[in-house]
Amino acid sequence: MIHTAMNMADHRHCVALSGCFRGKLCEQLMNRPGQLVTKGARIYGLGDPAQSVFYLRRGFVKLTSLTDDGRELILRLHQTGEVFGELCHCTGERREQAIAMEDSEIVELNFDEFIAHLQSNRPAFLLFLSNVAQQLSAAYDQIQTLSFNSTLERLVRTLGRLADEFGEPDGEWVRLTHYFRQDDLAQMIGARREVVSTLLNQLRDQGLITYARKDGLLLRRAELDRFLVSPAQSSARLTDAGF
Amino acid sequence: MIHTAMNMADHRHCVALSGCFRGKLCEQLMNRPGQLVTKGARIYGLGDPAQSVFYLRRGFVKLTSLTDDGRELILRLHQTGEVFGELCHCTGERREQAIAMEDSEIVELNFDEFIAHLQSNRPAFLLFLSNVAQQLSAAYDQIQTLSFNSTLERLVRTLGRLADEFGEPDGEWVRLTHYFRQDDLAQMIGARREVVSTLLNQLRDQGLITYARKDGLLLRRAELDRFLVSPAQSSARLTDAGF
DNA sequence: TCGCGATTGTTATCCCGCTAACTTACAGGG
DNA sequence: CCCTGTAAGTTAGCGGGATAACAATCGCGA
Repeated sequence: MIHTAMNMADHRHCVALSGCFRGKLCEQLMNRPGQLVTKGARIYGLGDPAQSVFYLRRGFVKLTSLTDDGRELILRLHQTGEVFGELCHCTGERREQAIAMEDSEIVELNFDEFIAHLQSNRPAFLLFLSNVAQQLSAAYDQIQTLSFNSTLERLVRTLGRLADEFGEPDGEWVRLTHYFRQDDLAQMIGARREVVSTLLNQLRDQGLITYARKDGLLLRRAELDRFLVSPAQSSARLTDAGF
Repeated sequence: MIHTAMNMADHRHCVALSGCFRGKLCEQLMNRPGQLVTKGARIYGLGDPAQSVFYLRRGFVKLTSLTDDGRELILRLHQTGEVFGELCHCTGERREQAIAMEDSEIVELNFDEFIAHLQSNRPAFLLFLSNVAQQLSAAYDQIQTLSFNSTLERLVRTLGRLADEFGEPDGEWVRLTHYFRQDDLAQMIGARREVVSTLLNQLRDQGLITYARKDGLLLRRAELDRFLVSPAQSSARLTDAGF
């Protein structure tokens, strides 16, 4: 995400807040009591009436949609400092589900308040727009990927995105700071868990990633991109390595 | 779309403009000279540097993304009175392609101008936000559909959406006011044209839709929804009708 | 009215990924 | 330290769509 590259020295939280909180509201937010949610808890559910957004002061939250027959799909992931829950603004009802993937602390923000702030604060507004545009772009990217790419490609792309967003360098690898089950990955790329299992092993064999139970994923960021350009070569390399 | 249900009596254009133009800017827009683009022309392309949005004064425009190997995907469709082109706001570069599907007239609007307007005009701002939230929601819906539904279901869903957005009553049918080739439909649901051809014929056999070359599609809106709930029954009905 | 381009219709073949039904491995509590 | 729950790994079988290569129509201009 773009805003993570910004200066976070002093007003860390203000800036991190999707970049869209500044000045007065920011200070208010810092003092406001947060709501604690434990890992696995549902912050809101599909269809809940709502006129608010959430500021994630600390933790890790996933937004998911789920079908009538109970299948789940991960739409977005949110880290400390981000804002979520704006989707309902078109209907007044939650269109997704928010679930804490780790113990988290959130602050609920009334729409009126939020909007008033954006309207009076130009840079905040610009950052918010930019953020929303980015979300939309990302969604369209995913639609394209779902339409045209194989599950392997989707998986590799997603791993790359995760590395960019939640990765920290670790030797020549990039380590994901959060743990994702194969099930989670499957729900991100729209595929079965079993397939993800097989594909991850393939990638491991090719040396693109490493992982062991409960240990975070380790991956070679650059190799993943290279793989997307020429998967043929990469799999050839695998065959060669076999002898 | 929600805003089409609004009162369009006097300030038709102002209201229609994604609902986000009011007062001064609206009048300015009405007088500003528009740019004419002919059917098939590209308004902007992938990667173009940009700091603007477009107001579609008259016509019909599609936003598409395309892959490196030239495959195209339709992201959104825009009618007279809508605004498009805001995606670039996160990077300053066009992330999609805009193509006129009919002769159209557009007005380019500087970001600064657009944003200033939104900031000074609260209802306009609210409508814009609502509109964006709706776009995001729609994108997530499509991601879900792509992940879980068959091409037939995706097609029926899309036809329903098109009926809602571009349909006018015609006897007991709903007629689409724009012509879509099977290729277009295929690019909306992420499938092959051949498959769409076959599926459309299936639906025609079942009496859910009617069409002939170059004639717009005619469809039974209610039946389409019913089909999504219980496709089994519907196909049973087909079998029965066969005898 | 003939011919050509664009659109739609049809079919045989192939393969990726879903399904289902497992086994294996690990982790933490009693 | 076993026991149980949870995550990961594996496989055979099947089917929906992609692919490719056509035929059939329609629209329109020469």
